[in-house]
Amino acid sequence: MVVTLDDIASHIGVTKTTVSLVLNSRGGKTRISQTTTDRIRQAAKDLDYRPSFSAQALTKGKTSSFGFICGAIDSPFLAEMTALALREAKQRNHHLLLAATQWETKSELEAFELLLARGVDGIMMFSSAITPDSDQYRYIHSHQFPTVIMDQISGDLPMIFEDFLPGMMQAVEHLKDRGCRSVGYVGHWPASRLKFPCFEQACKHHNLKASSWPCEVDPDLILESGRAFARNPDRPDAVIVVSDMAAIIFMQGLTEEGLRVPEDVAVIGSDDIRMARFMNPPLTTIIRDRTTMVTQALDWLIQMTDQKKLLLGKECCLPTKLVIRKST
Amino acid sequence: MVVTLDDIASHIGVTKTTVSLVLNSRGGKTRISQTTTDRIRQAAKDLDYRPSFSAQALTKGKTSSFGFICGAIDSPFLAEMTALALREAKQRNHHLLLAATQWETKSELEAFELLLARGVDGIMMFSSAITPDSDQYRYIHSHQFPTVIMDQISGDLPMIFEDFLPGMMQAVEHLKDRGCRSVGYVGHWPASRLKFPCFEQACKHHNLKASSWPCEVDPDLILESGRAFARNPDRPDAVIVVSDMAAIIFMQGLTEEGLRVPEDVAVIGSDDIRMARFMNPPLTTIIRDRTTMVTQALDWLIQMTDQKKLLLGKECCLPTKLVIRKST
DNA sequence: ATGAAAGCGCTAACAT
DNA sequence: ATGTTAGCGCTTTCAT
Repeated sequence: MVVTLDDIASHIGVTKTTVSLVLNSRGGKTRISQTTTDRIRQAAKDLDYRPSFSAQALTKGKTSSFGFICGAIDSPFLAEMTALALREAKQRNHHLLLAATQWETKSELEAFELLLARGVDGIMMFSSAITPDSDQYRYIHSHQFPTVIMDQISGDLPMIFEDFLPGMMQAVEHLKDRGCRSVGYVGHWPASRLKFPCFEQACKHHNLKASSWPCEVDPDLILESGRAFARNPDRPDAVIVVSDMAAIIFMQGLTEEGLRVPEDVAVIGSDDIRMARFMNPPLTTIIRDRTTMVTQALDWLIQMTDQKKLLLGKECCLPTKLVIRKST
Repeated sequence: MVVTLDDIASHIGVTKTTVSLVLNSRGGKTRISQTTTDRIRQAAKDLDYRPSFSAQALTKGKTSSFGFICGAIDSPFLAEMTALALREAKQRNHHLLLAATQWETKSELEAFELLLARGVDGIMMFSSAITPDSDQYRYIHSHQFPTVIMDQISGDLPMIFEDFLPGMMQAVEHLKDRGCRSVGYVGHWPASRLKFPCFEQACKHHNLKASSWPCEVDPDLILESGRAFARNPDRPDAVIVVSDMAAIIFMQGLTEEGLRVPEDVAVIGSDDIRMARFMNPPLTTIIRDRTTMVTQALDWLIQMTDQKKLLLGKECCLPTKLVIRKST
């Protein structure tokens, strides 16, 4: 049924060693004669030989696959991130095993364990669930298990995150130029952990009145926040929202209450998801460098796998910037 | 470094068989004495034993993972589908290996090969790339390799798709009720293969003038189609669009040309992506039963894996229906 | 230029 | 109730 190295070997009268040698040397020169090489190649094709992944993984001691843990791959930003990661991983001859966790610490740790059990060679995770007092943290260190923390701060593990200050600075300055007097921050945690402080700092720097409008992750609740915001007479004349998706929903809340964007309230999102340009109105937003985030993570992962050693304390901080469209 | 069955066996003076027996019987009764069982369980915990995935896969002859091939996981509909599939697969103790193919036949077939090489136990694919004359088709049959075709028609392989007729019927009837005189279909191929004929049939049945407005997949081109449509004096007063995403962008094109939705043109999408409700205006759309699609596919895959036999000629056709919001 | 043999970590049929 | 033994399919020294 399933063709093995031995089948090929006995088919042409050599041993599986020889076959393995030939089939593993991609084009390069071998100790095996050209004649034998050709016959083996041909036989492999004729018999439709396919190496057993499990067997190779067992002998090689690795699976050439990484785990990718995030809160939800059906949010536009993470979906785009995931698509990118999938593509980049493939390009590096690796597979990605995905795990979505609904942003719950417990399930983030479970996902880590699950992926480990699946034999991944490393993990990149959008989560700060792995604290220094967790079993997983100890495991990572004692086994030097390749791990990269994305978009979060998490002990001394290799981290890739973003500096939202430049983006926020530009955003606030832009709002000021547009004549705004005060600006609100709309967002939920933990997604705002890195963004909110930059927002505050930017407002202070530009001398604009800052306020905070906490919301939930649930779309319906964000919509409700938008409406409530619209009804509030003390509302600022501009908002910066934690994500584009939330900004879009928030805008809809404003619209439903009869407000116009940007005339009544200017709205700025964050992420620059693909559809932001096609919204009504097109959304001004803070751009993040997804590509570098992903490629850097993969490259570190591969490097750590090769060296069998963690890049402890390593950090990569990416800049952000504003792109102006019609919502401001 | 890495703890094996032998380690824990020698640790407490038994053989790895005993250990394996104990560790594999999840709670159930074994032939092993309670005392030994307890000691083994304890030792496994103490030594932080983790079974080797590769070794288990090799002996068991399967990896408990399925491949999931689709055009792009960063389109909202497929992202939601993927998230769902990930969750449902996990619930069935399986992993999903994803592959995105940009809707290119060549890369769809490559993805199939790649996943095969990764040792998946079966594949579900949103593609009709596997034609009866392809190598993959032969492989599937000769190895009885579990495969399910999603959302497409493809020979005698097990297929799950949708009947868009009820949804289209309701959509057209609804437009007629709203006073529309003629309705256009906006969409690209192959996504329209199942939808367009139903659209035509529904228009004929309800005696509404039907027209076709082909577009591309690229968002910018869809936007342009929307604008061109708006400028065309002969345009119908309603459109049904191939997907919600396309509908949203198309609407934006109309808006940019000064048209109002639904007053000037009524717009109906398809998929009911999560954000459809939060658009401006909220999008009327044709609902599809993603959950059943995914669970049915997984259940078939598991069944085929167990029985080592394809469910040839099996088909599952799911109904669709209209949900009315503000864009009509 | 090729082969023999050991072993990766685990499962399972067959002893004892 | 526990152990022996033989693989699963492949890679990799170490011979020949």
